[in-house]
Amino acid sequence: MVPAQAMNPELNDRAQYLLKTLVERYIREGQPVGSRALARESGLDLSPATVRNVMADLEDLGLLRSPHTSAGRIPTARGYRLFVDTLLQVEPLGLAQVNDLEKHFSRAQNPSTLLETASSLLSSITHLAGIVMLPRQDHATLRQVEYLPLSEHQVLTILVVNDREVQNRIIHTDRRYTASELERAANYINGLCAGKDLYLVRETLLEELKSAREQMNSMMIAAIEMANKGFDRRPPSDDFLVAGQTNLMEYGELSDMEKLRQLFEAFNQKRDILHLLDQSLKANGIQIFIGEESGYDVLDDCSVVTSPYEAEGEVLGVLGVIGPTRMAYDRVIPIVDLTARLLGAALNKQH
Amino acid sequence: MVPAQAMNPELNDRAQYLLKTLVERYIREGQPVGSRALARESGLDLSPATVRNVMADLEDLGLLRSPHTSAGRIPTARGYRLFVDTLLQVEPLGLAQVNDLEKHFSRAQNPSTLLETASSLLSSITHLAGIVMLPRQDHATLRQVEYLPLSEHQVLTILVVNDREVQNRIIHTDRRYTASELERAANYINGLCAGKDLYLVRETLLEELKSAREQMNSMMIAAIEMANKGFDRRPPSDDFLVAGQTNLMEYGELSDMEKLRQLFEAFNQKRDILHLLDQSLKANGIQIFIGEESGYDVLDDCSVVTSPYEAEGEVLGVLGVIGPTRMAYDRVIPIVDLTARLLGAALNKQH
DNA sequence: TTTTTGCACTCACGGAGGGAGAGTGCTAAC
DNA sequence: GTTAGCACTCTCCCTCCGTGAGTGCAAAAA
Repeated sequence: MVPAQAMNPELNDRAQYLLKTLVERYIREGQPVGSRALARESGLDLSPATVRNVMADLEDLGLLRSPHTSAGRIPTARGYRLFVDTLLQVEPLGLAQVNDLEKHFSRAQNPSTLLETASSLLSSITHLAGIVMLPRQDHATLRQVEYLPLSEHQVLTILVVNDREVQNRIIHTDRRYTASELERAANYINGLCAGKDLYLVRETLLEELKSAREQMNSMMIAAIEMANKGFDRRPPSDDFLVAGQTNLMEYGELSDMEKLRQLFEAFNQKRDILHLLDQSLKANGIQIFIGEESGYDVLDDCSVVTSPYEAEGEVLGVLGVIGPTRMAYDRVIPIVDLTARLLGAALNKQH
Repeated sequence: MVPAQAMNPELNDRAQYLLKTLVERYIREGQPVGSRALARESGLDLSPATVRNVMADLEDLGLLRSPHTSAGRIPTARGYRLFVDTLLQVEPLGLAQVNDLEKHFSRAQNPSTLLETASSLLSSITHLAGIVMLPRQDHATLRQVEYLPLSEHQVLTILVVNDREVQNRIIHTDRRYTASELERAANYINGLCAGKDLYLVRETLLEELKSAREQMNSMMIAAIEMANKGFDRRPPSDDFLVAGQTNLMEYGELSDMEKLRQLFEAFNQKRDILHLLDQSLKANGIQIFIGEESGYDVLDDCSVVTSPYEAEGEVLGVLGVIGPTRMAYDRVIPIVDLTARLLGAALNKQH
């Protein structure tokens, strides 16, 4: 976003280059990096002492920290942030890998296996946890509705949406409806709304309700009000898939049992993770939350890389990965990006 | 099953009593129990040396083992087995607790929330992982079927079952069917099968197919063959719910990260756990697998306590808990038992 | 024969001590 | 601005050792 120079006027090219080298090495090795090793690895013809001075500066700027007095240094969240924003060079994916991914997607039968494919691919390729938010249904196309009487005050609503998905929910009514009443209502709604997307359906029903009220047609009013309940707006997305949670158990930096437990708990609770994913919905590309940046304590030692996915020009949801802050961003970013695009394309194809 | 005396002719009352005391103490404290402590705790007027002799005998019989030379002793799987089969006195549940559980079940709206309630209650009360196998649907009552054409060779089948559950699947056909053809087929099948259970539906269809073939009615043959695919027998149960997995992270004996990872992986894979639950389907009450008894390596340090649950006299599935072998069997067993009965009753009520 | 006493022995655990290695910060020279 | 030199500070790992808990065995007591 903001170029590094503006953020840190003091940060000259050499310091940036050393920071980059340090972060890369730390991501690779997982050990604090000392001045000696950094001097050697950087390829710059500098003595460790000089490198030490630079490192001290970087520490003052809050980009590095030392775990203890005489270990090397490791990046802070801010350090990673600068690295990711301005220093990182992303490794483009090989054609073979792209083809391989595409093949997996082409095997999927229906939208929900597509989503599962996406999350399990994310996790297996990156060795992190893969997450895929379920697509919002606002712009799904209604094909057909059906109503069945259940009991005194309950009606089962079945929506066929996007040609091959079936949603059902139970709605509560103020009075009993007979099967034939419900059938007539369904015919009426189908005639009116079939082929429209759910957002439009809601609008159509509201208009229809108004005109029914003007005509004082109480039959229709009741039918529409009932139908409306079946189409009530759901929260934009209230669920997501996770794959490869257990991958996270293999990273030393997350191996504190209590912290890990809380992290897994967060996956189960879903709330916090969903909030985070929600933020990425509006972003128009890869979004990265590093460590504390997410704002959730359980994710303090984690980074989250997300990308929205879209079909027919419409953002449907978000997918991404969760892993330790020390992850191979250069590999992960293009994978998340590509997976989002492939998932979108595959959803399109199944239109 | 086999009384202890028959199994271990050498095992006199005193030895049994000491074993019981030892297991109880080990379950309570989690520390290997030494001769001194056991002598005191047993209340018997014996010196530690005598107790040592008894413990040595129990070790020879494979009921106890010592983690190392000079720790106390802990039960083996066989030790727990003897304890559970012949020594354990189950603690009956308080009325308050029963009522409390019942209240939770009465709040559930539909079968699937009932199952979730059961698994989360199991886990929260026992502090273990709660599992509930999804009910088999063989004896679910068909209410209505519906067919929608999808594409050249695909038809979407929607089954409404048990009055409030909706199942849908895509079936592949040999030719294109028009909407009106499918509607006629649905009417025909509904007239024939609505109100029957799925098992009966399959039988009815087969008979109908035979008579259609005799009449050479190719229309009907095609319709029935298509319908049949929508009712194909599913594996008896191919899924289960888990709640409170993370509880298992708090037990020291399971805290080896690699083992724990494999255990969680087994929950994800589902296959092994399902096999185990399947075995309990035929049992007619509480079933307990202790440590290696389960036959699955990942469960070596775990015990599984299960009970089938039934409604309308029909076994629908299995529920239970998974936890460390060192669990409070006296508390867990009645809880699993009661939960199974309450779940069955609640499913009955929603008939 | 069963139980107890006495005793030597084993092992895990925890703290103390010490050397090695890695790395730092600071100062003074280049 | 950069480097060399140096004292210093950590962690890590090893060893040593005392303590406490618990064992097994043999001989004495019941």
